Amino acid sequence: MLSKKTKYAFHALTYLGKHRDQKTVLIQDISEEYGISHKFLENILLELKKAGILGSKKGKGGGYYLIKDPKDVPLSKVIRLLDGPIALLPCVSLNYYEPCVECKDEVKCGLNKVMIQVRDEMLNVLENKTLADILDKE
Amino acid sequence: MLSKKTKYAFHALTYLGKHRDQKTVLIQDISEEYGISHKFLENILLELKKAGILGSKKGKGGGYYLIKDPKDVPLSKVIRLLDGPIALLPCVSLNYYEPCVECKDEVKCGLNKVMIQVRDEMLNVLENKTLADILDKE
DNA sequence: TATAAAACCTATAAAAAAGATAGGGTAATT
DNA sequence: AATTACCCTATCTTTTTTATAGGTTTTATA
Repeated sequence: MLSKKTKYAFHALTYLGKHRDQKTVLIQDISEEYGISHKFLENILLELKKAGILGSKKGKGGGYYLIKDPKDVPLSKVIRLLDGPIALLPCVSLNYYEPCVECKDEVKCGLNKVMIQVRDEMLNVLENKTLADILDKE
Repeated sequence: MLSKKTKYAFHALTYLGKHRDQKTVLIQDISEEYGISHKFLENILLELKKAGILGSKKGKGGGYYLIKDPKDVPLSKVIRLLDGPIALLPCVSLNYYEPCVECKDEVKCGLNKVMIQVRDEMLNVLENKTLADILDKE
């Protein structure tokens, strides 16, 4: 399951996507819309900004706005950013690889082989579905 | 990512699958092979037994053994048993459904719609890959 | 230029979940 | 009868997640 952080990130991105006509959106608008703590959401939006998905403007009249085209924001990117690895095991993660301590030889591990296949099929979905798909269905 | 519990379950099932020629396998054999705490593994094997995947025999000469054909043990079954939902959001889980508290109307939620698609594609993989696939690669 | 509004930053606390351990009870086999 | 190993429950520890707190910087505008 996704963490709340990631789920909230998707909600926020959806909200920002739906309000691309206006220059900026306040954290508070989003936090009220979904009943998310202002401060908690703040951290999430900051991460999305650092990742280059959102832009922001400080001061009065400021707020956040989407700088990427929704079709260029794959689900995989948001999940990796807030939740970490998409792979089901550390030993098959592309971005967060770690060997399994209990595994003597990864090359001979059948679980490893199968999980690589699972990872690739999951990635195929999560890299091709984007924020645009979410917005299309709203 | 899968929990250690689920990963250990897959290891144990693999071990049992590889030793189907012998009547029973001791918990200790598995825990030593993978360096898993005996007691921790005990709980895992118990759950697998309750789920009808393993059988056991008490007393001297006892132990665990696989009662299902490996090709009839899909990854999804093991994951659901030890880790819970496969879906990325509670509101799209088939086996562990819960509404999202922040969601006013699930029917109008684009995130919900997309995550249903993601779930179906993930399930397609996890229900078709089985213990047999792991054993084949060992 | 003062003020208010808003994002930005860092640290920490609280809660929940995962991981691990303990100790015994019960049943079956030799 | 003793041994062996499954079975069960409870508790403790650690890690992760979730949430909060308090201050700093930037910007618009009156």
